[in-house]
Amino acid sequence: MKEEFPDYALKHSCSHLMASAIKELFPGVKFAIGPPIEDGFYYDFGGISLSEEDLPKIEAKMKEIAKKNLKFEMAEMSVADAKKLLKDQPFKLELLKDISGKITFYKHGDFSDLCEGPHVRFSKELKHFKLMKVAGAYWRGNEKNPMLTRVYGVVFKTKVELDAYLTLLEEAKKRDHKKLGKELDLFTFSPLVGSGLPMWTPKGALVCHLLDDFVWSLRKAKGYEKVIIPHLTKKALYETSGHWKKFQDELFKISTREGHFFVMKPMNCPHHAQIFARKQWSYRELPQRYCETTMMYRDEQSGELSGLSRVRSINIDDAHVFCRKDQVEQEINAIWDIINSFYSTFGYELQVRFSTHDPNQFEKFLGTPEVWAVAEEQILNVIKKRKVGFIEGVGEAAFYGPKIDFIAKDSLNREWQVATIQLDFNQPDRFDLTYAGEENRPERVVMIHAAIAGSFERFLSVLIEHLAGNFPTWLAPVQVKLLTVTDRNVAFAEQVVDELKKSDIRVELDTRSETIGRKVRDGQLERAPYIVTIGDKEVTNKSLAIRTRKGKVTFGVATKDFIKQVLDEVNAKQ
RNA sequence: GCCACCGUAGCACAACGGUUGUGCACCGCUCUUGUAAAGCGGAGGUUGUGGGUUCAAAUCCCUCCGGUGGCUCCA
Repeated sequence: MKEEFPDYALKHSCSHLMASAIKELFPGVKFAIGPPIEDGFYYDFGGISLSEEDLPKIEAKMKEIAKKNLKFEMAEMSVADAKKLLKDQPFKLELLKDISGKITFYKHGDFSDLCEGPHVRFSKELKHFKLMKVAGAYWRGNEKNPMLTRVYGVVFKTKVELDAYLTLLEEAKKRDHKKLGKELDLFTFSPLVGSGLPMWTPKGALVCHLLDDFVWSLRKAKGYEKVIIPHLTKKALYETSGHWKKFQDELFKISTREGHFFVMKPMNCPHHAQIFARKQWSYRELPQRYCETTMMYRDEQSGELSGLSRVRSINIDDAHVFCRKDQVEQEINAIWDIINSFYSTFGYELQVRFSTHDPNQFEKFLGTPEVWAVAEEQILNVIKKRKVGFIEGVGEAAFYGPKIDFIAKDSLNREWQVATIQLDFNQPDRFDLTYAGEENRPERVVMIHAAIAGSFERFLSVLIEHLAGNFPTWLAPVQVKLLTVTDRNVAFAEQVVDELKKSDIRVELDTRSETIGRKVRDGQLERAPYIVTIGDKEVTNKSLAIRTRKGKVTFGVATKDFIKQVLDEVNAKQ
């Protein structure tokens, strides 16, 4: 009996209830599976095609059935009886073959389903549910199998919980980075450029550069150096690295007029490895730490693309450390410190995942079990020494090495995988990367992959939604929106603009012939951290009226005090 | 790539076989204002693309392009 989620029986029973409703409405339906999931439940159906418009009808039927207060009853059965009962249900018959223990059915009313339970006792307990969406899903999750129709739903014990869930979804929708990106004028797409190829507007590009500068300032302190690589390479590079074999379908390919064959780079490690390989190294010269914010390109399947979350041109703050085995721990710790500084700035709490290879699917990974064991143990040691809680992700490793993944919880309690530290003993082997050791014998280097923000596209999609567009002052594209009350105030306002600009404060002046209420509203919608109003009073007193994003207004502030306040905030990265 | 849905002005939406419309934004004029939307006027669309059905297509059917939610994938 597995109960991996809260309200397991409730969710599972609701999926049975939905299946029974669908059977009444669409008698020819073939049932696949209908498990509870963390967010609710779903059921996969074959033989029918549904659209979102069918959901209210199904929901109504579910309510009707639930009201009859049917009892959920378990029945144990022989294989022969089960086969008879499921003779019209090809998917269920297939499932039956895999069951080794006792075969149980759960029944409510006329509806009976192959199922190991548990369930609620009576259908009356299923009150606060809602069907959410229709989706396609492959039978048994394999894309070679037929596509089934999946219906997702949620169910809660109380109406309060259901309403809270729906409110959260609405809030998430308001914060959707695709919507805010347009409203705040941060990025755009063009059908002429193509799917999954975002372009950053002046404001969005500014945000990217500020983030990048921040990451660089943290890295610089740890001894990193910037490098630059071309965005194309011969495919030979990836044949050597092992990427070609594994990812060739996802590479953009280019042939030259002379008949040579190039690919757009889908990652940067092999290039950085070639920079390292340019000369002989002494053990004294390690680690070499190369970093670079650069674009990479992956030919993702069209259906996987989504806003900035998944794109084909990926701007990443990538870094690779080439070090000795005995330096691995200090280097991982240095990266970990950077990650902590970076993410805490935005108020994220990070959860740690130790991502290892899956010994049962070793063909997915490079190298030998011995090498993996060493790498994984080394990572585990670092995690243990830092005394942080962590979860283990078996099979979540990169194909060349184990990782520490960092998972951030956002302001809506959603979890996102963000930064990652990857240990790599395999690419140094494949590229034969060595240094001269103390005994003057060639020794193998260890490579550590370390992105901090990761893909800026993805990072910003997560950050925009986390902050609801309210970037902290240091990151806000417009830090101060300056408003004039009447045309008489423009001259002084322009003086203030000059002063702010001299202090590198990003300011925009609004002198439109609009009401002050209107200009404040527009400034608020732009999410400017400060809205400064200049009317006759301010001109006379040579002072400012400062309004914060939260709506608090302070009159009579001296310009230099305001500048100090903004700069203090920027320097503290608050 | 697969399943479902969607594409009408810069944005949000309406019209659902019979003359494309509303609000905001934009341009012009008036107003000169005190902390979340001033008033009037104007311009802007061969309804994503190409084809088909029809007396008639934004509306129905097909192709392609683009998007959304899932599935598969994710170095």
